[in-house]
Amino acid sequence: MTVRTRFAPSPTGLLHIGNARAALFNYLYAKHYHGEFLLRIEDTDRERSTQQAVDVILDGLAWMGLIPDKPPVYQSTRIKRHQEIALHLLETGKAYKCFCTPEELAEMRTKAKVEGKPPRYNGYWRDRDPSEAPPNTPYTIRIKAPREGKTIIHDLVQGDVTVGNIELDDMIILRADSTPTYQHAVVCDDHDMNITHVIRGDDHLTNSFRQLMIYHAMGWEIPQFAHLPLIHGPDGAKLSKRHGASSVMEFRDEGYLPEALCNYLLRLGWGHGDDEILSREEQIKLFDLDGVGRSPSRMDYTKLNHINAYWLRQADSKRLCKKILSRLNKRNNLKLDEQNQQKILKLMPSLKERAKNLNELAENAAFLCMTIPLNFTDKAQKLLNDGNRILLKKLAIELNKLPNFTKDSINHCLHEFAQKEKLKLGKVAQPLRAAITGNTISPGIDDTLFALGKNEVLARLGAIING
RNA sequence: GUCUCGUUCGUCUAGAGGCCUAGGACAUUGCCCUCUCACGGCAAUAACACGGGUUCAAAUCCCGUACGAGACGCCA
Repeated sequence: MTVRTRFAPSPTGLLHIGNARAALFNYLYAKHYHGEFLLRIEDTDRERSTQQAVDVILDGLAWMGLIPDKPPVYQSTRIKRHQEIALHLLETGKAYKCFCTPEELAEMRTKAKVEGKPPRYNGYWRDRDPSEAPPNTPYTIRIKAPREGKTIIHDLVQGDVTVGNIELDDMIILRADSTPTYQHAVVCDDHDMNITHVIRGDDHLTNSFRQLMIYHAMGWEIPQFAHLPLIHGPDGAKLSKRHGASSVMEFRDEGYLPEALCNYLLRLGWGHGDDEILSREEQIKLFDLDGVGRSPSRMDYTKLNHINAYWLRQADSKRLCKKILSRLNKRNNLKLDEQNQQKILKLMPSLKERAKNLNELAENAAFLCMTIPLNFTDKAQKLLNDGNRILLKKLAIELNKLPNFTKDSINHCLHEFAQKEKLKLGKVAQPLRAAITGNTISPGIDDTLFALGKNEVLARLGAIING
């Protein structure tokens, strides 16, 4: 049997991090078993479901590298099928018409709550003849829930979960306007799509018991369920805006790499021995549901940063240059011509060792593209005192003499100069760094000089010496 | 309120009755490396929620308690 999983988000205009993780787990599980990963857009709420909102999901999944194996199924296109099944259930006596008004139902719930009972539908129309209803009264179709016994779900993550059938009520499968409810549509679609494993958030666990009623009524084969624990904010409360980024696009904009986000999300709530850093190939090879924990986990932005920094170091330099260019473009007073882009590429191996995200990377690379006069940080300004300016003037002469402006020759020159001046290298390197980067922090001084190039270094020094 | 689930360092986790003096990672602190900042290396701090059982032996099995979470819509 081919394993077939699905990710079934509703297009709300946002791809939440919890949903993204569900998508990841579905994808990895399918790939691990050489199965198929499918996408279904649950767009039955036509008002919220704009193409724009759908694109957010599609773009987000593509960014994370979670490409479905088939074109997405749009739930809204399947309403006729949902209705057909609901009607079939009605005809076979597994469902019935309910003429209660929303007001009556609300009253029913409040009453039950006051009595300390679970707020449920009391089955008023279950055994009543529809002729008892006033003519032309709108009605919903409800499925007949079992009234005795219990239902067990063998959840691949949560284990066996048992609920007494008395807890279930006759839920609505077709609304008064004859559109299907979520519970109904999900079951029909999962069945028709031949889904073998339903992997989703733990918030759906109790839904599963209700959905099971439809499977039973239709005599359909029941898929395997796996309910993933939820992601909370760092304080243990539900993850929200106040905690920081919570949607995939936000993480992208804040400069996280997709492989880092995926790596982090995978390790959040899943473990395989002491493994921490995993490539997509390793993830597919190692992932299985028995490694998923049962308790909710907290979002740890610091650890995400660490993992992002790791993948940044591993990333291809050209790719990173491309990614920071758009960020650099948003800044003023930068010259981003071909020549300066080459400088960034030259320094990228050192640059990427020092950044936690793409925004920092762009920030750290910016000095390469600045025009004279540079902007100086306070600390840099302090270093450029009169004494150091004289020192730099002497150093400029030495640097100018270098026939080949290579990393080695620069390094050699600086050491020699420091020795001659009876100074530690740091006493030379720091003022130099300040003069040519405007900052006290940068990659190694030899790398930095080499990337900037002889002409630019001397020009920047000149501006200091004569300024 | 009712039902369901969960609880190992601050956080993510390893742990399937003796390998546990509870391991790893992030964070924190110290040291080393060093031209700055990082990276890297070494070290330190730090946890089995609580109470009862079962057993020669419990983080691991059972039962309670506490705390936390989720679900209870003609939303998805």
